Parts: sequence; C-alpha cells; structure tokens
Amino acid sequence: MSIRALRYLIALADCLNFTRAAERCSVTQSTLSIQLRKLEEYLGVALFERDRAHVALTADGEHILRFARVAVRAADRMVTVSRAAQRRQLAATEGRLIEEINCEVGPRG
Amino acid sequence: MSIRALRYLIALADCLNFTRAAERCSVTQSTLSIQLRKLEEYLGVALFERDRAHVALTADGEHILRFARVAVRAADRMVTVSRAAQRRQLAATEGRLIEEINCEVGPRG
DNA sequence: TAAAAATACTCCATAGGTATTTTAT
DNA sequence: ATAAAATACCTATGGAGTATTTTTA
Repeated sequence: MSIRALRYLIALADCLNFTRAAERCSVTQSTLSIQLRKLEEYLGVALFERDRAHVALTADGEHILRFARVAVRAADRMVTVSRAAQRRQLAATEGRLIEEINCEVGPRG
Repeated sequence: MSIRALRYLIALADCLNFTRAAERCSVTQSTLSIQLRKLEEYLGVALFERDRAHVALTADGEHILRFARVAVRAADRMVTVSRAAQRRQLAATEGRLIEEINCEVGPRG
C-alpha cells in the first residue's frame, strides 16, 4: 500500500469524480481508476459505489478514509520535518564556515 | 513513499541492526539497506549514523520516526477495519440467504 | 449523443533477490 | 578472520501513459 494510493482515495472522496480527482493528483483518469480498484482489491472492500454515473463513498469507505487521511498527514509531516532539518543542517554548515573564516582572518576584521 | 519503507525504518530503529531488521521484515539485508538509503535520499536527511559498525538513529531520525509510526499504525488500522467490514458483509449475506430460504420453505419448518 | 468510467496495451521505474565486495573489529 | 553493511547485477512486478471501449443520463 502506497501513500500515493491513499492520496487518490482522498482526492476521489473529495471530488466524487474520477476525472477531476485524477487532475488534482496530476495523473490520468485511467491511472486513478486502476489504482483505486487495486486498493479496493487489496483491502477486500468496496470503497465507492459507482452505480449509474454518480460516485459515492460507501459506509466502509468513509470509515477507512479517516485512517487514510491520518496516514497521509503523517507522511506529509515526515517531509516537512525533513525539510526543516535540511535547513538547520545548512545553517549549521554555514555557521561553521564563517567561524573557520574568522579563525583565519581573525575576528572582527 | 511506501508504507513498506516506513516499516523498514521502524524495524531498523527497533533492532539497530540491518540484518535482524531485514529478518523481521522478511526481506534480505540488501533490500533493507537499499530501501533505507532511498528513503534517506527522498527525505534529504540522514536517518541513521552508520559509523564504525554500530547503527544509531540521528536526532532528525528520531523526530521523523514518530510520524512514520503514526502513518504505519493508520495504514494497519485501514486493514483491520477492512477485515471487519468483510466479516460484516459476509454475515449480512448469510443472513439474507437464510431469509430467502425461510421464505421458500416457510418460517419455522 | 456526450460525458465519464473501465479496459487493453505498452513502457519504464523500482522493489526484491543472489552473489560479491568492502569495512571495521 | 569474521560479521555486518554496501554494491553490482538481474528479474519481475506494478505504476503510468495513450488509445479505445463501454455505459448511462
């Protein structure tokens, strides 16, 4: 199960339309359709009802969706925390560089 | 980012040993090694220090690990919720079947 | 008939395995 | 010398795209 597939689930739950959900995820409609079917197969549960041209979450789908949102948010936090860590590291490296330069040139000019 | 990779991260954080962590995940050591490196590349952050034969979480790694645990737990809940839904569906189907049979045969024999 | 979802097919990226090499004790 | 991690190489799976077909309002 990939985080990406969970994003597809969330997008479709928000849009209730495969084509628009796919656009939001920057993939084609067929990709989203296939990946969603695979997710349903993997879980063994129908997440959406696709009866007569309108898409709707099933009761199980709503329940499962909540956890999908949690997982995606946690994954996103991993990325933002990492970016912050990168910035800290960069700042630390810069700080050390400046110190080294100061050592050679002498502090305050 | 896959949930699987997050499981590798968690296993390595628990075992602090690539070989044992790989065993726990039922993959080879090389798989876990490569996938962890890829996760670090993706996040742009060193999660573990591998200096002189002992493996240790970095400070950033510890921070990120927390969110990985949340994501994995949420994903696991999706699976357990799905299994419960399957059981409910099965029971409902059985119930309907029995009703149908009763209709044909007549209730109470 | 027009719009939306599903399917067929092809291609490429990547996860995983085996075997080997490196490294540090 | 041994144990553990990294690397090289290969294979297979699966994600994504385009084009097409089905379906329903």
